[in-house]
Amino acid sequence: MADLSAEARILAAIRDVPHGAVAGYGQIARRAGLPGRARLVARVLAGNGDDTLPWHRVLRSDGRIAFPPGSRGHREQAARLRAEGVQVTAGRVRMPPRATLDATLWGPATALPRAR
DNA sequence: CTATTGACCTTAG
DNA sequence: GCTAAGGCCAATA
Repeated sequence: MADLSAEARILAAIRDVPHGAVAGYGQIARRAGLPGRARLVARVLAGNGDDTLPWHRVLRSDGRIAFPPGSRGHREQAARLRAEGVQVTAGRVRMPPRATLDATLWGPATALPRAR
């Protein structure tokens, strides 16, 4: 499986995000087997071009939208998230109280069983 | 080769 | 709660 390029693994990780859930760039990167490559994830999304890819479920570590407020991508992402049942307020996603969040997000009600 | 930039992250004030 | 600074990695000029 290591033959797949980083981009392919990142896309796969994003596609693995369940409906109504959100994930952070750093977390996606880690899940893709690329710790510390959060920026690479952003770069891939910037040039994705795949509509079947739930890129709108990828947010920053603060649960905030990566796009600047008022921007087109920002509004679109917020709208898409709301359409999936995710509460978005002031450009940020309603997230449960937790530590750095990066290890928490995901599942709207239950956390995925996974190794740290 | 060095410098700049980017849908980032973390720690500190 | 928000702002500022440092760090990290990859692509591009």
